[in-house]
Amino acid sequence: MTSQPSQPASHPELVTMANDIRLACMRISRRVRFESDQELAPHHFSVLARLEDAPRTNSELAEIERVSAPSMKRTTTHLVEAGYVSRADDPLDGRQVILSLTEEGRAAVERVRRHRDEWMLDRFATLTETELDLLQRASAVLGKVASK
Amino acid sequence: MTSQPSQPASHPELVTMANDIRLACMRISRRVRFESDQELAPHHFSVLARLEDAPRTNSELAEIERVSAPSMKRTTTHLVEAGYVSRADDPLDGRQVILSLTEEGRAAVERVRRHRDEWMLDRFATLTETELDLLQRASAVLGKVASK
DNA sequence: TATTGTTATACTCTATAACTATA
DNA sequence: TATAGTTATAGAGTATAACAATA
Repeated sequence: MTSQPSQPASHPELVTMANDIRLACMRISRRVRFESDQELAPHHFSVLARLEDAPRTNSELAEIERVSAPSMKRTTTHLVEAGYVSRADDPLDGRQVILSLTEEGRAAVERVRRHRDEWMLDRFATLTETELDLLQRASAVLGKVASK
Repeated sequence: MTSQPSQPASHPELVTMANDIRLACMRISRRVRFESDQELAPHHFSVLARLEDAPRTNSELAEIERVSAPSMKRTTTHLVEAGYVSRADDPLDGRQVILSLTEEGRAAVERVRRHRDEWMLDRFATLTETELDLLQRASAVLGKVASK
């Protein structure tokens, strides 16, 4: 026991819990992607989800997704050709190109997201009422762990 | 409410929870990998972790990891050259080559795993005692959701 | 002949460096 | 000259097809 109450790394049950929860999250994440990423490759879905919030330039997307500008260019070119993203010149700065989600792109994102949630709901169907209730209350805590 | 008690997809709060928990798991998973996969690429770590349980042939690893035999061959060749994996002819079947974890490989897996758990423990340090207790009890349920 | 491992070749996603156009 | 976008080229990981060795 150290003098810092908010540094609980020395508690063996916390180490066990860290491992258990990390493994569960990684397995759930892997299986969700495995079951649901048939329509859209992971890096394509990721970019479309970013454009859902607001239109972006290629450079902005590259920085957010932490890939190089040419890599993102390749991805966005593919998405434009697939009809999921549209390009528009910036009227204020002729160097920039604004990328936006098309209706088709928005629908594709929603389909993938619905598919992913359906997988989770299928898993929930194996739980008891008590387990569902516990998970419900722990949900916010898990969100806090995941948050920045 | 339908006639099937184990098909709760029509409950709106379950749909919300499915989305919340899925997102939290995917974010945690992504951040764990982003923070911890500096030493070993994901597909390298994955193969080493499989060899931790038992020695395997290249074909077995390819099937487990769902990649082609030539792809796995490339990965295992790299791991052998890095000193993490050793090759041995099968005395019973001259066609087969048995791949095993070296001590160095075992140590690398443990380092990555410890690093990943440390990230989780850092996040736990932001939680209250009540939240930690709730997470502790929900841990087994999450494991059940993640299980096959 | 069937199976295991390997090599040959190609495609995709990633990167860095160089080039073009606009500010 | 600085910045956004783009093009050129290369490296890593994946795949399928073909080949070699063993059962």
